[in-house]
Amino acid sequence: MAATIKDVARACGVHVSTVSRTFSAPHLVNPATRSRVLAAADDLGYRPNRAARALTTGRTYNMGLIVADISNPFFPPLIKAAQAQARGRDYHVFVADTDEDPRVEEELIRTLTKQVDGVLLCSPRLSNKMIERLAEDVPFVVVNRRIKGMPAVLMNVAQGAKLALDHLAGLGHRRIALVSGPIGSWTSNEMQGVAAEATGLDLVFFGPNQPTETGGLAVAPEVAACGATAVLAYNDLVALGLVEGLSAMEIGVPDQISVIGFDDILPGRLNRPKLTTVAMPAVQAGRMAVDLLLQSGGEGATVTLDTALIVRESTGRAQT
Amino acid sequence: MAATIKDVARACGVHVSTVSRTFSAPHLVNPATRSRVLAAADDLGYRPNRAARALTTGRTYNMGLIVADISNPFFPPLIKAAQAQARGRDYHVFVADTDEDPRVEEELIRTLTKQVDGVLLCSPRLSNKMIERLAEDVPFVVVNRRIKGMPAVLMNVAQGAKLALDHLAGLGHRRIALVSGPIGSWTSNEMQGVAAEATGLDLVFFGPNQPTETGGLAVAPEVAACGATAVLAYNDLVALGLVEGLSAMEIGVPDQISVIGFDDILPGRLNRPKLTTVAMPAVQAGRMAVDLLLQSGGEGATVTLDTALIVRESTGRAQT
DNA sequence: AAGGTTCTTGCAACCGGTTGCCAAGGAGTC
DNA sequence: GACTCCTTGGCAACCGGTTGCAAGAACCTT
Repeated sequence: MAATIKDVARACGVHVSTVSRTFSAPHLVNPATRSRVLAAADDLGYRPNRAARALTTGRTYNMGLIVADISNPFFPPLIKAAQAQARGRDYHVFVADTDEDPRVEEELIRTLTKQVDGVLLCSPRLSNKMIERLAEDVPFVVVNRRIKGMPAVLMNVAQGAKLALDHLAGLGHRRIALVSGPIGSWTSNEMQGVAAEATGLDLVFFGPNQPTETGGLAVAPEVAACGATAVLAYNDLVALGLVEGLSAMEIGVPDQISVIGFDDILPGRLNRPKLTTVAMPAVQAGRMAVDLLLQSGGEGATVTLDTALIVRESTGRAQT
Repeated sequence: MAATIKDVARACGVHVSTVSRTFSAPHLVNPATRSRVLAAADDLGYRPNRAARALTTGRTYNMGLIVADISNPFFPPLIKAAQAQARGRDYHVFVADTDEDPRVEEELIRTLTKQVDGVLLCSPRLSNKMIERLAEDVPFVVVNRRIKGMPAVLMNVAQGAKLALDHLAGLGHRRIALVSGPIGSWTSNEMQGVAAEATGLDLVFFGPNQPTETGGLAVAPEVAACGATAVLAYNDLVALGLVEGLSAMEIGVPDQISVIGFDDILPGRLNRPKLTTVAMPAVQAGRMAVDLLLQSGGEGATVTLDTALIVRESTGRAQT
């Protein structure tokens, strides 16, 4: 069906190697011949088979991007940025979703291994040990996780958390609830780290929680009962769940309790009150991850990107 | 680096073809030999190279899934469903985003062509003619678009629109605004079709509009001025924009104007008032698209999936 | 025990390209 | 006009598997 290199060679009476070189090393073939080949190729609708090429060259010009959950609005901007960046480097990005299941994640990586030149692992659910083992077969760049000797793109959650706490403190809040996410998640750990260093604040810790709206909804009553006047939530989904749960209890946000999330996702911007949040540099992260992978010479280079506080309507002065 | 079929063959003193058969046609090899091969393979960490295999078999066990915009909350559930369904059939799905750009879309398809057994095209931006041409090189299943002779998964927008209009009529609404999306979009056309058939209702048409929250926000004043007591919006994002715009004008939803969207995306569920909407069967669509592609024998089979009205808080009795 | 089956395995060509090596031919030099 | 040097393009091996064919071994039949 589709034209192969042989068809082109036959069509213009040259050897296949000449056709091959026309595409992969044009300077080695006579301009006249080259244009003849190109014309024939165009005529037959020939396009080099990347998979076949990869077999000999070892480079697929593809990369994999594995995320735990595409539905999480945090990921799409990162994915788009990575794809755009890769396209500019003549690479293609294949995205796959693991459904938060480590087994699926492993299987996916194994399948991808031979079909890509590297894999971008976003918020992986696998153990460090497993990741290190898989890294023997294919280069990785890890996003949102620190693994010894492996290139990583990190978001400065600690700094963002600090911004958020300072903002709340400036509004007069003293007793603040910290609603974390799943056990062992990078963000949760970072948040706790900051909490440990915070002085002059009275922090109450809740967790672990599901990293979704449901998680926030479920923990709302406890948060309301603890006497905090502000909440710092694991992410925007949790924050939105909290707002909803608190409203259901007739507790106004921000009048009675202030709420801050992380990520800056779309629903947070649409919600009322509009959510105050710590914006994650997802777009930059996507770009950086691609760059790190391609310049892989950098070995275990780690990039940490700063976050930014976006003040909207869900935070206000502490009630006195 | 990674073990190949040859390494395994050498390790247990058989020919490569025997190793190959151990994996692709186990019944043709002696059980004793087979277990020896499997042991050696396991020992060396051997995994068949899918790309190389595809070269001779012509089957990659991969499929492509192309969407216009991953950020649109409508797509992720569809994507997840497709991936899950494919996984069950021992297939993998590579997702790519075109950024709404037809040129990127074409390029992506061309690249994918040789690396997948088929492509799922969701809400494509390419012309029918171009799609038909590309279909010569790789099987397609189109989602949300009808193209002669090509397998398609459609959502019954007309039926959903009818449900919505009936719901509104039942609440006493007579004058209803129809806020459409981009020109030529499948959903917009279907909506208009239903509108043309609606009797006893006074429909006011607004469009084309951007299919986003901004589009809804922008058209809100006109809608408010036209005297309608209810609005049927192109999708949930537009509906959310409308709600926001109307609120800004001190027009209450649903007290003064009822609003219905399409899609049933997450932000609509989180918003207050919670959005009444026509739910699209995105999960089923993802599954069906995969099935259609795999049983491609079905040629131009077209599946139409029903939609469902989800009544929440943004619709109420018409004010009298 | 001869002849016929069925199993098992090796051989070699092939999938669609890439690339090192080499020879032919043209241009340039003296 | 003979001798380099460079350009050009063919040859063939190779990437990692698959598969039709055939030969040898083991098993069955009568």
